[in-house]
Amino acid sequence: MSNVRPEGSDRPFSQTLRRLKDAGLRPTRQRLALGKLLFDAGDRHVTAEQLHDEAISHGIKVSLATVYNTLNQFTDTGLLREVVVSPGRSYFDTNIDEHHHFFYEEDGALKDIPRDAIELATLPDAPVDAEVTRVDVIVRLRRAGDNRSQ
Amino acid sequence: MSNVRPEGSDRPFSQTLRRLKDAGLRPTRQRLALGKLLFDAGDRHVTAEQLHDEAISHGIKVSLATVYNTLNQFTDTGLLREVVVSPGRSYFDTNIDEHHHFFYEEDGALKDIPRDAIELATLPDAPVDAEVTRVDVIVRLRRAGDNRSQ
DNA sequence: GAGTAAGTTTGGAATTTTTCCAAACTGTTG
DNA sequence: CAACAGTTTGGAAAAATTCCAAACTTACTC
Repeated sequence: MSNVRPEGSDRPFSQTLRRLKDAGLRPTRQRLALGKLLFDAGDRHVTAEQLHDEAISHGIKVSLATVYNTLNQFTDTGLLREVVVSPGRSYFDTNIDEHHHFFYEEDGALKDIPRDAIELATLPDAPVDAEVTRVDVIVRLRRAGDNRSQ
Repeated sequence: MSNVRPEGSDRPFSQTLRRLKDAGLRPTRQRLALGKLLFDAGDRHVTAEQLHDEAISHGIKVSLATVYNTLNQFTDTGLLREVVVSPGRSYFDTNIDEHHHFFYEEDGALKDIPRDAIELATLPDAPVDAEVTRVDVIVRLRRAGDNRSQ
């Protein structure tokens, strides 16, 4: 993070604009705004609902349907990564490098684990008819002193 | 699995009965029937909907609500383990030993990976305020020759 | 820059999965 | 077998996500 041109200053959308171009997505007003929220703040884990609330509270006029569309398109084009840890809720991760996650079961919080902090010494061979697309390690946590069963 | 009394023969519910007793759950007709479907067939991964369909087609009269209740109670009491791999769908695994999963992204199929087939050489320290409850490794697969993005 | 085709956005309805609820029912205990 | 607690049930409700057709933007062309 020792860039000459700091993010989010005079050229507020240049970073997102480039990403959208590279992904072959039209830089519309809502995609630029959502992309800015997502990518200008470092590594983030958001749900559609959260991002929508955030956009609204920033005065960005965007529907929830568009937030869903956008998150899915960003995921399909590799700008985001979907993390599945909790039934009935999808998280989208702005960190698309290989890495893993801590998951706090009580409140659903996610925390990145850097790639190097987990070393998989042995991996099973993929079944003959398939190839591995990704290996996810999820370390589930309970806050100390919290004894609830779920 | 070298038992003298084979499963599912003359004493059809004895295995499930014992499990329910140990878990402190009343052996009701529907819990016995669902338990039998779940536990008499070796390692299984089912959704609530699947198990309900299966029960109905076996002539067991049980509501979907009860299937959900039962799966959740079995999970809470450690008879089952919930596996989260796919947004908007919960799988329940009859194998409660430490192990991991292959996940076929196309059709949502799950396959056990035995505990020893994956060796985690390095694990990050849990954050100071929390303790690890479980480490899940999910190896996501795409069937060879299948080039769909999702 | 105006015209146009293709791509996007939108609100609302629809879908899917899961939970909730109050009434009816069943298992257990004495 | 009475009585209480625990279970089951169908239907309604909730929560997350997708679908849809109409309105709106963007990118292209001249």
